[in-house]
Amino acid sequence: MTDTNTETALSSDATQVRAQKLKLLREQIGDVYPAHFHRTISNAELAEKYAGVEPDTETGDIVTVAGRVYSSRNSGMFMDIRDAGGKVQIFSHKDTTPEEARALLPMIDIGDIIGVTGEVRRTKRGELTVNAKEITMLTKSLLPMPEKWHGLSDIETRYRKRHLDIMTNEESKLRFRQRSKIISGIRRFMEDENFLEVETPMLHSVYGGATAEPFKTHHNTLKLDMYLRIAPELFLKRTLVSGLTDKVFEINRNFRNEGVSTRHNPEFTMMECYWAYADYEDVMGLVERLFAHLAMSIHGSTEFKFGDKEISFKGPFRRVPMPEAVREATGIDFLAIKTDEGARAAAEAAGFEVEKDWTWGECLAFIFEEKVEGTLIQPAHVTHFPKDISPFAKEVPGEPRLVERFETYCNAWEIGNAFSELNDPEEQRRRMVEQLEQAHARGEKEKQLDEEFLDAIDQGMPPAGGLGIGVDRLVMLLTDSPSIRDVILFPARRAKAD
RNA sequence: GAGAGCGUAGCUCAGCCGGUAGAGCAACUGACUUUUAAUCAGUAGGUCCAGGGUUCGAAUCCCUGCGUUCUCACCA
Repeated sequence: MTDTNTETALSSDATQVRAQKLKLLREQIGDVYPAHFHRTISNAELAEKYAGVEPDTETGDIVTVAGRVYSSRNSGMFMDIRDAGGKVQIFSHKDTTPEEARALLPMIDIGDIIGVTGEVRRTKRGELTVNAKEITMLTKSLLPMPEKWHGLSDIETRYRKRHLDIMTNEESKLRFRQRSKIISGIRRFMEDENFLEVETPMLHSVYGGATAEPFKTHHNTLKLDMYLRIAPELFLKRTLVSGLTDKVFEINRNFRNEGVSTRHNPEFTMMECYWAYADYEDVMGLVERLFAHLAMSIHGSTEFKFGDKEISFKGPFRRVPMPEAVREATGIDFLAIKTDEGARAAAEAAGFEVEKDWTWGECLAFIFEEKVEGTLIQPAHVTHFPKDISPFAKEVPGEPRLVERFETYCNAWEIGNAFSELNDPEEQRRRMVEQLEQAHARGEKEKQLDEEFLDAIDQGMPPAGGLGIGVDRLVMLLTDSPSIRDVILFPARRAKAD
């Protein structure tokens, strides 16, 4: 290929063409990525301001708009450009657009970002349009855009190249905007309930507050092995001890070094709160108000659809003690069973395979998960959990095997987990030691007792209700998303080896 | 961690009873100049995920690996 050819006939490979055009533009106009460009109006504002303009009307108003080129018709005479909020049509006609501006048209590809100054009008066909007087290349794109009609649908690429997903799929853009709205909605709701937001450490030298495998890291100058937190619980309780506030919350990431699935990402967002002088029943009401508030802000109603299911976030939610839920589902009355052996025997008699060291509570929780969890489509608070799987919850008066704990389920997913928080220092230490022994027995050698937390509890924590909400799952529910990866901008992926 | 499916042009997909690849969009050349997935004519574009095997011949059949999706397991 000769030099003349490169100048007159471009390669037909899309990326090469763009690189060649970039080179030509740099020679012809200099800066193709200018630092300074100021539009006078956004596309959404433009659409709103001129909503009342009739078709085939010129306004005489001169504006400067900007956006990415999404489509081009009649050899660039018509282009649609979009910014984050909306689109506007650009019209470049030989009668109305100066030669200098029109000369840029062949250099503009779909995907480029341009700025345009000109008169606002509405075309005969009703399209809000800017008649270009000046066109400025703001960003030359070197890669082709996904196809305009089908968009980007390959699921892997949508996760790996999220910018393309959002660029070409409106519903994806909407979903992440809704996520943002949900999180700010949670924050606003909690603040309106007079909760104070705090930030507690993400790097823990002792991990705790949940049963989970942590990510391990190391601080060099402190010469300290550290863990990415699996839960903020213990620090939030220490905050409650301090008296900084009687109502504290945190919205932040937790990290768990466990399997990934459509409902699990290694890092996920939790909202945890602790409410002094309240108990788990107060917290149930809080959850119901929060859920209804969020559904209203996203759907304008407490009723909405998830897939083909009709979900109602209208409180109060169904409240059912775990032993009762299991009795309804299987006929096994755990409250009438007095021993671990009895529980295992009853479970086996009903056809469940149980480990021979399982306790009464473990058998109960197992059967609940097997038989009940999957049926909880409408939001429900499952209460009265077994104590042996609940190291931070107060006993139910008169039933020492159960605790004042509930989990909120919806669409068969656990969304929330709450207790009347244990604040008896001796009982707390006993239970944590017991949990530690179990962890060590499972081979978790690094698990330690959090003495700083226990010291704070010794100081005296007010009675309190505590709550954790899995924010990603809540977002999934409210945005009709079947996979957690649909609601996390950049979900965890294996490294692509290519 | 186990099982099932998928991996073909930049994107969306066909081809898969083995005979070495095709469409639409995007791109390029040109026509057209008030379009709306613009239209029309033409052109170019592919180590068919990677490696190995069977075969005269593999995108197609078999094995291994990688990635991915789903289901299950652990968990939220």
